[in-house]
Amino acid sequence: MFKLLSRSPIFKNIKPDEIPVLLSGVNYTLKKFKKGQVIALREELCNNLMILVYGSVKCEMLDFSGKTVKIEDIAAPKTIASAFLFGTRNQLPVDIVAKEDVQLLFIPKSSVITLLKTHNTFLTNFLNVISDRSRFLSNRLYILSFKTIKGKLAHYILSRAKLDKTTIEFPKTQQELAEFFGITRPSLARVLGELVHSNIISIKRNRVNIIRKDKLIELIR
Amino acid sequence: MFKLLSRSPIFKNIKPDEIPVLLSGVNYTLKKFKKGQVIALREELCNNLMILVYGSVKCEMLDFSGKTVKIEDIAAPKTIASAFLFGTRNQLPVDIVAKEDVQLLFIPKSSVITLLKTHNTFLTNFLNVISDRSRFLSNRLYILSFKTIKGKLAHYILSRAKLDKTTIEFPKTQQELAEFFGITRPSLARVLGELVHSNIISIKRNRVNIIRKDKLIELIR
DNA sequence: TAGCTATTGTAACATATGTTACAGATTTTT
DNA sequence: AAAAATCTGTAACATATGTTACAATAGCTA
Repeated sequence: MFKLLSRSPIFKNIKPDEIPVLLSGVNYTLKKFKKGQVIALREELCNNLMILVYGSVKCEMLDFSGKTVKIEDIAAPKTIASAFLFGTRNQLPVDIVAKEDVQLLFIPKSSVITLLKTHNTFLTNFLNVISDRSRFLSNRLYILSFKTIKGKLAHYILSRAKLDKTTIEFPKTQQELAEFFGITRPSLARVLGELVHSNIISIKRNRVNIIRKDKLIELIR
Repeated sequence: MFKLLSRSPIFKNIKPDEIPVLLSGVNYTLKKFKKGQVIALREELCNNLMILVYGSVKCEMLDFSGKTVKIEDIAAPKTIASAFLFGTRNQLPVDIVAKEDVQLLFIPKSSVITLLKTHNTFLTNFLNVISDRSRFLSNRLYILSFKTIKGKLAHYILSRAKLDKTTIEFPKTQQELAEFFGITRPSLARVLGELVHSNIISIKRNRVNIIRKDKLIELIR
C-alpha cells in the first residue's frame, strides 16, 4: 500500500518505507467503499484529508433542481478536496461518489496540521498540491472564457503545439473534448470541419496538423 | 502600515505590532509602483509572496493574438498570486499591472517557507488564503458551467437569496454582472426582461424580488 | 471474415445569444 | 438648476450553437 501511496504527489520525495514512520505519529484511518457508494456529501464539514489508495471517484454537484452536475473525476493515488480542508468555510462544494471499488486514507485535519509543522517535505508537497489545483482551475476558467468554439479550439490547439512544431494529438475522444469545452459533440465536429475546409488544419482521426498557424492565431477572440 | 496589513487575511489574528516582529526574522522588501506600471509579467518565475499594502492591481492574460484578457482585480490588503508561489510550475499565468498607485510587500519564497514553519498562525492563514482562492475559482467555474443565461441568472439569484427570503440586490451594474457571467450587457437585460414578463421576478433598479421561486428552480438546466 | 460497437462526419432546423443602435431613466458633476 | 455622464430597457437583425437524426468509418470481438 505504501508503495502505491508514495506515487502520490502528496508523498513525493518520501520513500515508501518512510511513509509508515511519518504516519505513525498521527491518527489515520483506512476505509473501503464499494462502487457507487457515497463517500462524502456536499455541505459536509471537511475535517479529513482524503487520499485515494486505489480506485477512482467522481465529484458531483446537486443543483437547486435536484439534477447532478459532474465536476470532475479523480483517480488514485491523488488527493481529494485538499483545498477544502482549510479556508474560511471548510465545507465540501460537491458530493463524492465511488466510481469503482475504492480505498481511502483519511487523515484528520489536526493531524495534517501536525504533519505540516513537523515534516518539511510534506509541507512543500501539500502546498504544491493545492497550488497545482488552483492552476488547473485557472486554466479551465481561461478556456471557458473564450466565447466562440473556434476561439477555444484555436487556443487549445496552439497551446498543445508549443513543443512539437505542427502536429498535435487529441488525448480524448471528441465527446470528452466537447465536455471539456462545455459544448456539444456535433458542434465541435462542425467547427473542426470548418477549420479543415478553410485549410487551416488537417485531421486524420485524432491527429491534427497545423497548416496556417497565423490564421489560428487570428481566431482567438 | 502594519495596521493596514493586519487587516489582510494573511495576517489575520496577528496584532499590528506583532507583524514587524514576525517580519524581522526574514528578508522582505517594500516597493512602490505608479499607476499603469507593470509589476510582474506572465511566465516570470514567481519567487515572492506579494501583499498589497495599499492600492489595487489588475491581472491580465495576453493571449496568442496579443490582446489582453482581464482575469480579475485585487485590492489592498489582499495577497497576489499566493497560489503560484508553489506548485510544480511556479510561473505566473498573468501579467500584473498597477491600477492605481500601489505599495507592495515582497517576501521571498524561502522566507515564506521559514515563516510557515515557525509561525503557526501564519501557516494557517496562508492555507486559508489559497484554499479560499480555490473555492472562488470553483464557484466561478460552476456559474460558467450553466449553458443558458437563464440558468446562470436563476442560479445566481437563488444562491444570493438564501438568507433573505424573497429579495436580493445586484451588487454591481448590469455591465459588470454581464462580464461576470461572460455574456453581453444587452443579452443580460433581455433575459431579465423575459423573467419579469413571465412574472417570475420583479425588478426595481438593482433590487430583485422573487415572485415564483419554483419557476426559477425549473430554469436551472 | 463477419458482425458489433464506438467514434466521427454531416445535414436541416430551431433557438439563444451577440451586435448595433437608440431613447428614456438615473445619477453625478458643474 | 442645468448639463453631462452613466446606466437601463428595448428593438431588428445576424450568427453561432444546440438538437436530432443518420450514414460512414474505424476498431474490436467472435
